[in-house]
Amino acid sequence: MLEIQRIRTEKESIIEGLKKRHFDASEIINDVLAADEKWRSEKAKLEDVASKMNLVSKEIGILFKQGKVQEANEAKSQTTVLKLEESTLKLSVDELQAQITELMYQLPNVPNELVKAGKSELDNETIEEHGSKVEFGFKALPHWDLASKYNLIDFELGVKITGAGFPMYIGKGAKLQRALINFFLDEADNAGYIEHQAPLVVNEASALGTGQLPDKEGQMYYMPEDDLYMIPTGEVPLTNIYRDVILPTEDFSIKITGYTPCFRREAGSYGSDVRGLNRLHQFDKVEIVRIEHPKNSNAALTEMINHVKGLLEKLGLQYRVLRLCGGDTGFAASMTYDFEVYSAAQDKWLEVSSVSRFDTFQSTRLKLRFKNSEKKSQLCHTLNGSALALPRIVAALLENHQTDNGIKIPEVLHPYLNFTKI
RNA sequence: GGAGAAUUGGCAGAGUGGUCGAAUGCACUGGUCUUGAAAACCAGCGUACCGCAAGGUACCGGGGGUUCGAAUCCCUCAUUCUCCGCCA
Repeated sequence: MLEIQRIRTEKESIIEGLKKRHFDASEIINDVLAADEKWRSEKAKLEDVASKMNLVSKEIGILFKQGKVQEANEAKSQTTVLKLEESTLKLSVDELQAQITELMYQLPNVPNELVKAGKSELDNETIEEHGSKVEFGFKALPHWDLASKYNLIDFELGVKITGAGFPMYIGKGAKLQRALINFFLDEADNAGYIEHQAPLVVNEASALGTGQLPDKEGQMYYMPEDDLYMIPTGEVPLTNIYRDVILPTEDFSIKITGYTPCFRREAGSYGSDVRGLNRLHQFDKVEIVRIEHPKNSNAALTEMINHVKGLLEKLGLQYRVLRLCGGDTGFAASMTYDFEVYSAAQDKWLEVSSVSRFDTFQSTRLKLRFKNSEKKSQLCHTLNGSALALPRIVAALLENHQTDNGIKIPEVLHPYLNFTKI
């Protein structure tokens, strides 16, 4: 959520910035400002009446104490009008407040100055590209064929037990999952991220805090009996650790990581995009999250990008880094870098990581602040990224490292496995 | 799942309808004293919003209600603890 103060003072630059998303904010912002102005004047009136009420009540108390019952009752009668006025104003103030909040929830984050205008993924900028195309001397198989050929993943079994998008990993397939999770966690640990094991189910306040609600309501599995949501990403529980927190000093840099399964409804997906491991309802991911002083968030972002690059290089995968255009950047992010690996047999790029900075967009909702040098509360910056999401990494590993007599496992994973080849 | 108790400022802990935003202690910050430190003493010490300011308003687990007035009474939800039941 954008800060209301910012909307008041930087109206034009916000509208201008949001154009890069092809989002016309002028109407919403004008509505916000109109409602905000009305809210302030109504609130001033309300507080004035409340102040009078408080005064009269105090007087009545004193009169009763002094035994002046008659005068006290007279004073009581004059509160009737005030009370009515107060309740009317209260209603109006609450209504305006709700109106403002609802409007504010519709405004996405303002893209960073580096972000280019654009409508869709077609407008994303490729920042860098590493590794080269694998040459096979034979007909390379897509990962779903390799998965069944080597009995690594049983998609039909997942369908039987749950439904499409919930694969069953078996034998070396399951071990490979475990190895990757441990590898990613160890790498994050080495980079100074504190490991967490978080709840996989969150309440509404948490989903609101990181911006999954109300923007992506349909994306999450919801359990109405208990009013809880299954997490679509580890970002939700990990960032919400710091909901309603004021860090005591401005000298902080919080780095946390965690492995979690992620659950996404992915309604409306279809075709080759969802084939095999390309898009699942349940998948595993190691997430890295940072809470930073605004002046450090840029450096933190760079560090995270380098971390993810390091992982992909160690796994020996061909990859490229994209800076998303305005239209493709997530609602809450001000800037996002996507990492895509090249899946050789499918002959397509697969997104395996998304590293984003949110500036104060999440911390506004989270009420995540720090005490600055003037002892004033100031909003923190939040950032997060996948490091990494497993399924598409597995897809690329299987496809790119296949040979005519098996699949080679990258060396960095050997310590985690009791085999080096599938 | 059943029964009971509780939830107050960073912590501990008073307050059961009226000058209560809230005693007191600890912690913390500044000062006096001291060669320095400790101790002692003095002073300060929550958050948010509105306002140029003076100031005002709200907040005693969350939400709602009663009342001129609620930390205090009522309803409801959540959480914690104790006992019973169940259980990896």
